[in-house]
Amino acid sequence: MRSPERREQIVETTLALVAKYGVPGTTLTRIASAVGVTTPALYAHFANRREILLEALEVLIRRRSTAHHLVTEGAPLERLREIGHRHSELVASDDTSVLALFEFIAAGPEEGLRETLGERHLGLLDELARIVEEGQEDGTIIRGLDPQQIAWMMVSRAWTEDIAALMGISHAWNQERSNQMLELILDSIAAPTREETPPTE
Amino acid sequence: MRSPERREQIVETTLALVAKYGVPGTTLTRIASAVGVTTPALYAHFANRREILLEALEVLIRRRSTAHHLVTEGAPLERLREIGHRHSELVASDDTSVLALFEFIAAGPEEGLRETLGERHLGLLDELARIVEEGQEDGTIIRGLDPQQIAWMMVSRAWTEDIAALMGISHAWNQERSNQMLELILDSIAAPTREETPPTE
Amino acid sequence: MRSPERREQIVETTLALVAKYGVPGTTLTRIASAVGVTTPALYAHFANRREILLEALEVLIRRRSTAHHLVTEGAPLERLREIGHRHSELVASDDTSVLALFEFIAAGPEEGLRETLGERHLGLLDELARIVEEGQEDGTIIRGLDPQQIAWMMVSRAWTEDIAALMGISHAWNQERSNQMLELILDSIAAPTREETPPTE
Amino acid sequence: MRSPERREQIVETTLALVAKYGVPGTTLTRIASAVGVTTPALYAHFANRREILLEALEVLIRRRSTAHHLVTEGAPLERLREIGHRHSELVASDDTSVLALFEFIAAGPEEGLRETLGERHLGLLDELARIVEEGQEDGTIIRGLDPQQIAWMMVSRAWTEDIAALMGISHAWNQERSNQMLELILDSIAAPTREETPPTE
DNA sequence: CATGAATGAGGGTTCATTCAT
DNA sequence: GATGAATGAACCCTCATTCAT
Repeated sequence: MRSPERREQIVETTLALVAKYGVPGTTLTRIASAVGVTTPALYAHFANRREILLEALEVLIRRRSTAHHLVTEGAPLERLREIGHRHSELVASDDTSVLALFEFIAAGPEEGLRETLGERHLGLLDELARIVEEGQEDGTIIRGLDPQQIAWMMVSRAWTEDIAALMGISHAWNQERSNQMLELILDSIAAPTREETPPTE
Repeated sequence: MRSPERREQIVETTLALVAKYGVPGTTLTRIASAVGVTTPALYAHFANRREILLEALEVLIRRRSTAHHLVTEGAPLERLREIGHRHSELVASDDTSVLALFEFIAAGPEEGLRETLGERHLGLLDELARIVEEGQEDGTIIRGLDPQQIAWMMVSRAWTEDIAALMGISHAWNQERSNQMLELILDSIAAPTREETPPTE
Repeated sequence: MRSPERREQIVETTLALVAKYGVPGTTLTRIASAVGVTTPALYAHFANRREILLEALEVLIRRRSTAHHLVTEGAPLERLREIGHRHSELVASDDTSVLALFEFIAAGPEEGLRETLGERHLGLLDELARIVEEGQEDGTIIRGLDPQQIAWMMVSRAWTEDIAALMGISHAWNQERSNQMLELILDSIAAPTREETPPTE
Repeated sequence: MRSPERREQIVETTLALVAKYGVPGTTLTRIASAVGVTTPALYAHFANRREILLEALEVLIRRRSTAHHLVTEGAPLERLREIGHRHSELVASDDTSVLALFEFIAAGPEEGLRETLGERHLGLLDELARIVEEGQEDGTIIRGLDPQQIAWMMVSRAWTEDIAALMGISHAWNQERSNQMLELILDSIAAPTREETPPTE
């Protein structure tokens, strides 16, 4: 197998294993045997275990970022809502890869992945903040609000969803609750429209 | 050293190590050497590593629960605000033990601690929900709202604070931002008072 | 509890454990917890683990020796037969203590019990040989035979029974087969009687 | 070193150690250091300690079975005698591997090797019984006897020889005694020939 | 007579990694 | 690009034993 394909295969396999066993449980032995090669073979494509995990993390971040950019239709407020909904659906579905992103925190400080994860998350926040700014520019979102603040609250909701799933208490923090939180956030930033607040003559 | 003290010492040491190295990095060797005994000595007080971690987790939960109950003054709304503030201060301080609670998710699914953590968290949620209910009973919090929903959002904010600290991006999600989110939540549930909504002439 | 009773209790417990787990599996922890005391308490009655096992072995040998002496009725040949039968019945029964004697070989050379076991077994052989000699003196057993040889064959049969039981193949070497071997041995040593070999006149 | 050779070397070393230290005393550390590798290296060739021991046991059984099949000359009765003699010589020699087979009972019930040993022993018994049957077919062994019974008695004699050696009392159960037992068994099954039993006029 | 606390030695096993092939 | 063989470090855990109390 060609190098690029093999690399991708290794990363994909790693993601699946991370979602299933967590980062500490994603050993080279497991990766290798799932890929169908021997352990040392992995070293032909990556310098060490950490590099594999980092690349997997990168892919995950890129994927979530793409998810943000894929939502292009509608007003900024609508797009934020859509992004929120899609996340909820992913978590609810069997696609564990969403949770995998969160598992990387689970690596523990020793793996040295948290810092990278932090940086990347800031990037994701920026993307959300950018949408908020668009809304402020076209007047659909209240000006004067801090876009970063909004972005953080969106992320906060998403994380809660993830964590609840990881802890196995999704029954208590279900999609409906998550939705309500989303609406609270969006309501608090939506600029008043003519229809909603008729001029008090 | 007598057993009860030793047990406590082991647990306390474990908590410190979990905060520093994460759960996977909290090995028996590290615990023992930090306590100042040999590894097998730990087995005189706990059946195995898992039991030590579980007890540490229990202590952590109990501690946070106590933090809830310690806030007894003021109206329910005020107490929720106070609980929120205290959490922020803890995270901001060097007392890493708050984060330790979160590290237990980091153990990975294989350690079998997540389920326990989930159950205990539901308990913490109930405590917060109870305060909300009190507010609803005395009319300071809007009736008709789901107390669990409010509790979850409070927890959501706290988790975000934790995660940001774990990822080393507390500079971006600082105490001020956290506060703003808290106020958003509390504002949304506060029952309108005479002063706030002057009678429309 | 008084020392002598405690000693006996420890030894009895040890025998039961040896029968169940084998000598290597009979740890001090197991003995102590079965007796209902702590491990160091055993050292108040025995110098070390080896001493406990040795005493247990001694008891076992004494018990088998007693079994030989209990059979006092009938001609020597009959007594040998009876001894053989009783052994078969013991093995067939659930009284695992017979097998325990054999487990001591299982201790491995490192436990240093085999030599003791060997010596004691020579004693048991002598007892059987003595019965043979009696028979030779009163003319019911062929003179000129080596009593030790007969004793060994008796023991050989008994051991085979034990080993088959230990290996879990008693279904193949059952009581009937064991009996047939016993009869072969006894037949070969029985002195011809008048009735059996009538004069060919 | 290549895997097949290494495997064989490990097994051979294990056999020597089992003969010397017994099964419980045959630790991975000992095996590894005797082989000249580190402990984890053994795991490249066997799944775990038990697999090593099982393979060693298998080799031992195969070897004894081969010993049976190597004796092909002479009448069945003669072959049984020869097999018996060879066993005696092996035990008398310094080739401790014969005893190793017996050490596997010594593993104690916990190692889970006894059952395997039992099964394999039944196979060995069948081989001996087969020879007896041949003798019955060509008329040199009394018909009507149960071949399995004879096989068991042959094995019984061999085991006794082994055990005596293990216990260090070979001086009491020496080759001569063992021989006498063998002759007793063979005599009891030999079919009468013309020469031996002259026709009664 | 017994305990509670601790130890040193060693058990089997897994891990990430290296290197010659 | 991949393998097979091996390593060193570390893992959790159990053992028999000691000693102050």
